[in-house]
Amino acid sequence: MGITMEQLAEMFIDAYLEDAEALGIEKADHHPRATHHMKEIIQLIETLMEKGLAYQVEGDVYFDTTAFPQYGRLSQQNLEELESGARIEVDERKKNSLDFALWKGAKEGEPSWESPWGKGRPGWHIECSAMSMKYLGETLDIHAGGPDLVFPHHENEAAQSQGATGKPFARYWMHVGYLNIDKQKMSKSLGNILTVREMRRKIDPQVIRFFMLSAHYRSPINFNFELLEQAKGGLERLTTMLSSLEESLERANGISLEDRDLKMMEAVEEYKEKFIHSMDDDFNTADALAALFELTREANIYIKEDKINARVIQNILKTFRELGGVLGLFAEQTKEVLAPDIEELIQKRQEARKNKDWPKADRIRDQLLSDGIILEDTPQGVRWKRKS
RNA sequence: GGCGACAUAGCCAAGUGGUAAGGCAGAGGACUGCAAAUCCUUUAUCCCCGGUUCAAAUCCGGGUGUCGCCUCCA
Repeated sequence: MGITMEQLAEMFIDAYLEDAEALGIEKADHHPRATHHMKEIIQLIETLMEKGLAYQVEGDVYFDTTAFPQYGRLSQQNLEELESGARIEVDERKKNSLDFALWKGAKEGEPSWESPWGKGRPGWHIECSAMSMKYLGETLDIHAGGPDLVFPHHENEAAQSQGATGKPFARYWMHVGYLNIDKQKMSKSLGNILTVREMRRKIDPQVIRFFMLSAHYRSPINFNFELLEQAKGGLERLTTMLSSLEESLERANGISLEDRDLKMMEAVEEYKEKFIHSMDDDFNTADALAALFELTREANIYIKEDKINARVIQNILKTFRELGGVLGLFAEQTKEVLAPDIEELIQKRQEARKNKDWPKADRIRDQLLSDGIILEDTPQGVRWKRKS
């Protein structure tokens, strides 16, 4: 490709960060790279060797799984029953087939780094231990990952880390469900791959987020465009309510709160608590979302009446944005200003309607629709939104 | 073969002992010039069989089905 290994890595890191940002995923405090942490990695391996948990074979270093009694506990694997060599060839030089590489001696032409065991590269688990402990401490609060990583990766990570520090590596392990395509794991070998890059060209990233949140994180979620359409419908219901509320502010008044207002305030509090309770319960986002839908219904009923209070409306909006913010939804958007010619058309239609010239009014409405503008005639006047 | 997860309405999905949230779609109604949005009403032998219990979607046993993991992908 005519570029260096570093440049290639850089390209993919940038692409990843761009996609993550589009989905509203916040950057981590640190995005460390294994190649910048050789010192820490080597130190960790040395510690394991000093403790008798690792041994050297020629230029390689292996973790001795029999020296670490808890090995296999995280993944609840019966070590005797593991199908040896199911996926890869067993290295005959290892003491036990389960032992895994901490350091691999370099073969001719491979990228390599200096180490006490000669030129080589880290084994594929050790960098996670070295870097996460460097930045987050010896015990992590939460370690998350895909279920396919439980064994061997997380098992190995935990063994290395706990072996070295004598402390638990993670307080909680959170393993998410797969994002499946046609009920099967998305994987390169199956070829059923959808990239975020591709998706976000076709679908509003907010819809993707909402879709993911509609099921519990531990459940596998099946992906297809029909389900995404369903999600879109649901999300629209919520966002429509928000814009209705914002519009209603213009006609809202009243300083003193009457019974109806107070009831609405109470409802807001009630659903907020329900939301928080659901999230506290192992991030039950589907249940939390239900609270938002119920609040939405209450809010829609509230603004149906003529007498509405601005403080109440503001409170609903504030609460909704606050809770939505937890999920990365409903960020406040600047109100789009329509082009003058479109405004003019809307005015013309209003006149036509006043004169009960329905064919003309409908013609203008259809024309705007084909331009992607949806008109809605509400009791409080006409309003528009973009077709999504 | 070993280990594990899951099975709830047409679709998605929450609910881990007290009699089925919520959303999408559909049907009927209200509102509307008509729509849209919104509101109201409406849709479930909780995979099957057996057991425990006053009470089971939830607990136990046995099936069936789907999916995942099984040692240098990280």
